[in-house]
Amino acid sequence: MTSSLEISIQDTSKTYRPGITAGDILKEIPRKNTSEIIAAQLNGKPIDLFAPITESGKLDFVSVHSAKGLEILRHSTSHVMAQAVKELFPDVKVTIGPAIEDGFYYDFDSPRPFTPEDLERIESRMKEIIKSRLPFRKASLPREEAIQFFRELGENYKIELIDSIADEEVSMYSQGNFTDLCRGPHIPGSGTIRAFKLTKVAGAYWRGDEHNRMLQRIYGTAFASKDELKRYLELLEEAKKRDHRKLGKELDLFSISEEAGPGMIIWHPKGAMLRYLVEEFERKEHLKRGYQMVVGPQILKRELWEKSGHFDNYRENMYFTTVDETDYGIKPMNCLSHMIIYKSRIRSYRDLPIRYFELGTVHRHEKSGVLHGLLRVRQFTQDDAHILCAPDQLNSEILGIINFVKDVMGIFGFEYSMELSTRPEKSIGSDEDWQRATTALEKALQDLDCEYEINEGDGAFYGPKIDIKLKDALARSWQCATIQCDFTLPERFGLTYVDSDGSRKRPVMIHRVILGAVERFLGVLIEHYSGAFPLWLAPVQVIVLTITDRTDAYAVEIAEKLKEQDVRVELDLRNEKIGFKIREARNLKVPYMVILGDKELENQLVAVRKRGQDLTVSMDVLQFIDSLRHEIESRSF
RNA sequence: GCCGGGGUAGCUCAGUGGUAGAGCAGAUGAUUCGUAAUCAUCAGGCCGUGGGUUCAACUCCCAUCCUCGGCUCCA
Repeated sequence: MTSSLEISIQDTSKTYRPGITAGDILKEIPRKNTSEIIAAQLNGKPIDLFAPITESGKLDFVSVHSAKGLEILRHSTSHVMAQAVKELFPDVKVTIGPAIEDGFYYDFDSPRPFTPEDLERIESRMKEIIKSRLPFRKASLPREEAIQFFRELGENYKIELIDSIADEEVSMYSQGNFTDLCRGPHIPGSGTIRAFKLTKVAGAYWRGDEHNRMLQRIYGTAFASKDELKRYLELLEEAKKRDHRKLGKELDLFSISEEAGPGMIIWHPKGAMLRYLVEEFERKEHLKRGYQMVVGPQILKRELWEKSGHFDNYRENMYFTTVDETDYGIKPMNCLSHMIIYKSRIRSYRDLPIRYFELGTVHRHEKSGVLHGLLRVRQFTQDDAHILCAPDQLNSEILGIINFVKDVMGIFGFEYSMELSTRPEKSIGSDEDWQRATTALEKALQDLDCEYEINEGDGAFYGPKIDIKLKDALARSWQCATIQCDFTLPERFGLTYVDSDGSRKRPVMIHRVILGAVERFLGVLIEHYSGAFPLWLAPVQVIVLTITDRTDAYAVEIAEKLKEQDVRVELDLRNEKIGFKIREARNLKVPYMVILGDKELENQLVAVRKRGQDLTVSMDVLQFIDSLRHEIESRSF
């Protein structure tokens, strides 16, 4: 160790004796809000306030209000939770407990599952630990000693974790009588935790592998202040009101019937209209971009699925049936008939690229525990296309698709994230082809300056893919668009084209969807708009409300005029007060109300009330129709 | 599929080993009313399904289906 340390804070540099801690240095500095400082960073590396500094460098302090600070606070709260659990349930074994987005969790191997009542007990115990202001302490141990330590405690998961760490020394953190293997850093003491809450219990496999033992995971969250925690919990409540399953019922869009079967969506008139509108939009956008519409059968012979590789690689997700002693597979993907269309005649290089588009309905046997409203179903319709092109067209085709995705997401106002998924273990095709395809996808992402993450081993069995993910109301992300390269299917199906020199060449295939599954997309869309759809997508665009039955005839006349102009209009002639009708129309989130009373009848006008505004504007019906048309065309929200 | 919660009227939810409740929605009648709920009356339930325990089960036990939150998997 050096005899002195050179530490710079902001622009000033100072010499310290070794063994000094960031906490000691903090005390010397006159500054406000030192109580907000919960950790530090030395040369950008997070460190504890209480652990001795071992090297010279640039020191920054981490506030609990920063993202990094919050992460440390949450991680430390998970340790306090583990301590509480160990105290209450001594036979529980601890595993891991990281901070995650919006909170933390800790996984325990418990002889019996935790109940919601246990959660309350754990919370109370945590509060006591926080009140007793236990300091966090750090120690570095040679790995053998650490293993010995955990062996004596019977904490075999910790031993397994140490085994996977290469370092000669491992760090341990303690507060009170609880010691955990941990990289740190941590808050100075349990007293620093001001606001936390345990939110849910769930099963989780050890190391995320379903072949391993199922552990008990407790989720929680912590914030710098009680107010922030309260605000977060309120936000969660608000988000739950946007849940598409709740809105689907309230707005009468769709249902899922136990009688009909799980994971099967039944679209009611308003939901079916919404769906129709999105599909019509899709068809037009595809035709604009040089796609051709095709339609294939719902079931295809089993031999064809064997040929494509689906039978070997995707069988567990497929449904099968037998017709006249011949086995058929219900399609889980749309590619096969598209291949057959391509093969139906000889193709020239002049024909390429060929882009087949199908709103294809597929069935997949999804495990029962994963079904989730519209977002995870067993029957769904993809806005699917297969592009067959020459190898040198691959890049421009991928660029075209990414731009297509960008355009469409822009129209709906979605923010999205992109991922590049590489070769999984269970897959077909040569390494060279996988490499070529992965490179092509990555190059396109880079050409368009897209931000993306790499998802190692998460590709389809036939090729790598770019996935575009959208978030639901509760910030869970769902894969929607995907772009997948495939060299295998053209090979398996013997697809060729005649090149300019007269030789037969193998085309490359791209599988791609823009919305993904229409069901899933609509689920996310409902949450995105909280059910208040922009005019062009609203199943009911205008509702005509009468004040007394003296205006019934006039209301019918106005509704007819709107209908003639393709406005989706409903009429409310019920014998109810206008306040009641307005309340109901509001709750149904209809974009426009037209309110008709004696005044409107007399002046031959309509009183228009726009969603979200509490005032009505009187105008001529033609003027109203004109403004509607304008808003629909602009697809504005 | 796995772990844990939950299934009571169309919806949202109370309830209890001893004849099943509310609000909203629905039907009927009254009210003709100007921007977020008019009043009254009526009707509505195999308490998810199948077994078991009990004199008696919506309630306790077992199984099963569906659903919710996670995990794994996925568009």
